[in-house]
Amino acid sequence: MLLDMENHSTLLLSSPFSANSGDSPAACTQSSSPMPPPNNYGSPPVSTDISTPYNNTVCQQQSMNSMPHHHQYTMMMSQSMNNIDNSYSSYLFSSGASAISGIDMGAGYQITGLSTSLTPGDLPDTKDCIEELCPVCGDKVSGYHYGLLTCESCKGFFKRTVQNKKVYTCVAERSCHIDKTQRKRCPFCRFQKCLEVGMKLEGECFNFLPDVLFA
DNA sequence: CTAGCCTTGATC
DNA sequence: GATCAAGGCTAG
Repeated sequence: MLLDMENHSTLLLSSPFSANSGDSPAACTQSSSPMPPPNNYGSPPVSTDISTPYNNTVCQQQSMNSMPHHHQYTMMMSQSMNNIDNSYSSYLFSSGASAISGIDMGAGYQITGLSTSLTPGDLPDTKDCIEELCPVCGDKVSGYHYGLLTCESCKGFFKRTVQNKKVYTCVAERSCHIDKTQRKRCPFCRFQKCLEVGMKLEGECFNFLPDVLFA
């Protein structure tokens, strides 16, 4: 967690996106490592054990996350939404308190996908638990994308948003429920959720977003 | 614009 | 060569 904060502060120093509009996200990779280091967002075991099958990996992730259940998730969701509205830029651009809140909420989301099938006492041992659900929309995951297991559509959505620097607005309260059937309805909230669950480009180089995305 | 499939490049 | 993830392409 704290380590991540440091990463964020590091990010602040390099802003490839805003600096070079033509740059591709890939150009943002941090120095030498092709993948960002594991973090508290529930990121994949990166380089440590790539051979691990997705299913197992998911289980491990979930197990690691001391089982936050649906209620917690929901609470954090509404909280984080407010945070994002008011201090998202701080989340990305500072290493201060706002960043901490951002990280905390990220950690709380990693188990999102399970929320649909898990109960507080029911844990990730069973195959059901893992269902390979996208933490953003609950659809079936297609693999690791931008740091975590997501579905193909959210992968593409995140890619388009970041690469094209899309600007979305929420017509509601910026707290729209995102699931497989409603994910198209509010791209703003969908992207919020993508960020909250921990999706990030290599090197987390999308710090241009606060200026553009949440105007 | 979305989402699924395909290609490409990196890594092991 | 196999696997994985990012990005490209394109039908709907």
